[in-house]
Amino acid sequence: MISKMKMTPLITSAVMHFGEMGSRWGFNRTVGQMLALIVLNEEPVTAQEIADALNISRGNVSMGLKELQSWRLVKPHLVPGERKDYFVPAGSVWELANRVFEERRKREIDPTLSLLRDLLLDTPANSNEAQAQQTLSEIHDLLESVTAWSQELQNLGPDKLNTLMKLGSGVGRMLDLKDKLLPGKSTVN
Amino acid sequence: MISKMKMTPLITSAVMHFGEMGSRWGFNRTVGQMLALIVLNEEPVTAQEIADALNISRGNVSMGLKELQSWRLVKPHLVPGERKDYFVPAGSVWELANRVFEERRKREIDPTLSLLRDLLLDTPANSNEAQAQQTLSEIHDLLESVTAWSQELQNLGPDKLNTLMKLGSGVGRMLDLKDKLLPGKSTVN
DNA sequence: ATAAAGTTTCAGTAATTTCTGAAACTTCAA
DNA sequence: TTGAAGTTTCAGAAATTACTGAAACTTTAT
Repeated sequence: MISKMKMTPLITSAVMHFGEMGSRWGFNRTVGQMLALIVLNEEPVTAQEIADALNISRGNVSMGLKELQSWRLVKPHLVPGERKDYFVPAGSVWELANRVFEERRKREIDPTLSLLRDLLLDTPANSNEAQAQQTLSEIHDLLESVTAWSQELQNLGPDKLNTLMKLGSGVGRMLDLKDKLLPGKSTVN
Repeated sequence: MISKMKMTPLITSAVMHFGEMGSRWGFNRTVGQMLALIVLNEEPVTAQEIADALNISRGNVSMGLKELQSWRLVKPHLVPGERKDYFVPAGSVWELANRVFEERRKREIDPTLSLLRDLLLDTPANSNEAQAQQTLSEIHDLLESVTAWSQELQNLGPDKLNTLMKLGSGVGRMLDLKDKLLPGKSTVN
């Protein structure tokens, strides 16, 4: 049976673009295309439909789905009387974006933080190395702040985070007022 | 003349690691190594020293330096009586991190925003497409918010941004108080 | 138990990305 | 104006990453 999926020009452009961007976002072309396809289809799609629509091998689709699941971007959708697996997005657009962000932080920052912690334990062998260690420690502190903050933002939840983002330049004004409002919290490092 | 540069084990580990992470951060292995080398050396380094220290071809170094300059992460350092170019970091660790962030936003978000704007101008051909367009518009709005916000954060400047990051869970409390403080700003979307 | 309908794995191949090295170019001192 | 000391460019080679397709595997209906 031929795929039910409709690849209109609009959807095709979007899928192709997500493919192009895929590698910049942390996955490869076909994985990006697959994600777009699943997200843009209201109905759940099967692996075979994806292979047909994108003209790629069944094996490739299987690996791509595995990866998308490891990123928690798509999930299987069990259909009662059916044998095959259907796939759907693993949440709202907002949730998916969050997962990508979080997953990338894990892959891009955590390993470096861990290495830096180790390197900072060594005793510098000479002044050159002492200076390098100083720089590494600045990098470490920066990455640690970013990590802690991103955690903090996650904890806020979608609604508050949205409020914060929509605040715009109000953020600056709020910070000016902050000391009066939360006197218990010191600002100094 | 042999390179003056000292590749101690500590610096070597850091350089190697930055090489490994390079591709995840948006550039390739040798470019990542070069960046680390330049950032971790207090003295300015020459292209030839980089080639020697990393054991890569002179041509590769030239291209890598060009890329690092296009990211505004390193800059030439003119030494009066000298013919050759020396290179130094183009700012503090904080500034460099900002530039990487900003540059990546440009490469990873802007092209998609631009495509989405175009796609949203089309009239949907059927209900399926209308639904897809709805999703695309959610993605568009999200990316636009992120872009605007990142701009906002840049405008805050290093000190306020640091204050904000160090605020931790205080951010949540501040948002609770927000309406009383800035009554002019509506929260509704 | 069997076989039909589906999925996963993985060795080999294809495509892409990165790197080399030699030639072309630039700059400056004599 | 020549040549020495340096840089850049880019075609092809090497390395890496992604994809295919066939075989192995799983699940379920009969």
